[in-house]
Amino acid sequence: MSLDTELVLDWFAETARDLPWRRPECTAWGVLVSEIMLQQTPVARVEPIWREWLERWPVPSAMAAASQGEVVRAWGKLGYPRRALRLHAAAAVIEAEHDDVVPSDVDTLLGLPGIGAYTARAVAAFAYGQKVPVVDTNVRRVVARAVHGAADAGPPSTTRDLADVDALLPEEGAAVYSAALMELGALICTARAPKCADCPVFGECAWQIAGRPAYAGPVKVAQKFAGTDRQVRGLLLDVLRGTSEAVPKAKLDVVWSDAGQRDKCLHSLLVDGLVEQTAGGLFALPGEHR
DNA sequence: GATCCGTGGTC
DNA sequence: TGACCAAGGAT
Repeated sequence: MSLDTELVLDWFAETARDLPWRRPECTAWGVLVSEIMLQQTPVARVEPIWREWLERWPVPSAMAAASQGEVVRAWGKLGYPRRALRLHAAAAVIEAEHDDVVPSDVDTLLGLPGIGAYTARAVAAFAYGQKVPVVDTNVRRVVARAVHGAADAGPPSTTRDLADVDALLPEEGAAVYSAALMELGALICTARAPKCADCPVFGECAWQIAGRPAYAGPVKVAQKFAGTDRQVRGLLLDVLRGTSEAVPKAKLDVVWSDAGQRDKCLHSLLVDGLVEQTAGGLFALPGEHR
């Protein structure tokens, strides 16, 4: 089974969103920044921040010269702020070891902090035009439906997923094809209510042909948020993001009533390097009050 | 492989 | 309205 390359590419050419990191003038660094920001964060929230970042830090060495705190603050509320720290660290490695040029080799990219199986191949494909399988949640869902006839993708398995998608890639235009599969999953073959009537591969979709069977895989466990450490860490960090001053612990204590959980979360933020304690015992974003 | 890690929009 | 979802990675 395969997905008709022409149908997918033609649809993409007509329908694709004009996102700044897809423009020909966008650098590999711009692509890398976009891929990190887009991990688990929707396009609409990423775009304005991405524009700020590329203007402020147009090359890796520019970001490496900034403090960690500046980067965490500029990350704003994109979520999962450890990504900002890891991107900052990756920028330093790229400056020091790669002549300020984002590597094009997948294995080299995989060695950089914050870059995993998806991001490494996304950069290789979208920034350097390489024919490598780019597998994100969208692609997994599109392939599950159109190729395997399942309502949704089962649990991820990097090895299997990569081989799966690799078999679909055309010899020419593989990178654009990968972008097209992602766009198809983002705009048409969506998780909740897929717009099958608008789908370019409706006629060859294995899921349609099979009569749209219900999802048969293992039940996915929903992640909670309210009351978790994730929420508390977010609240604590938001206090520090909102001020340029180092603050006493009392300023942090007001965000959560459970002192045990609060302290545990503050400690974990310190361990992660997202928060620093000054010589005077105050708390601040890292690198701004030493 | 399961769990943890933010945040806000949607139906 | 609350559960689900969004271009994952690290451990």
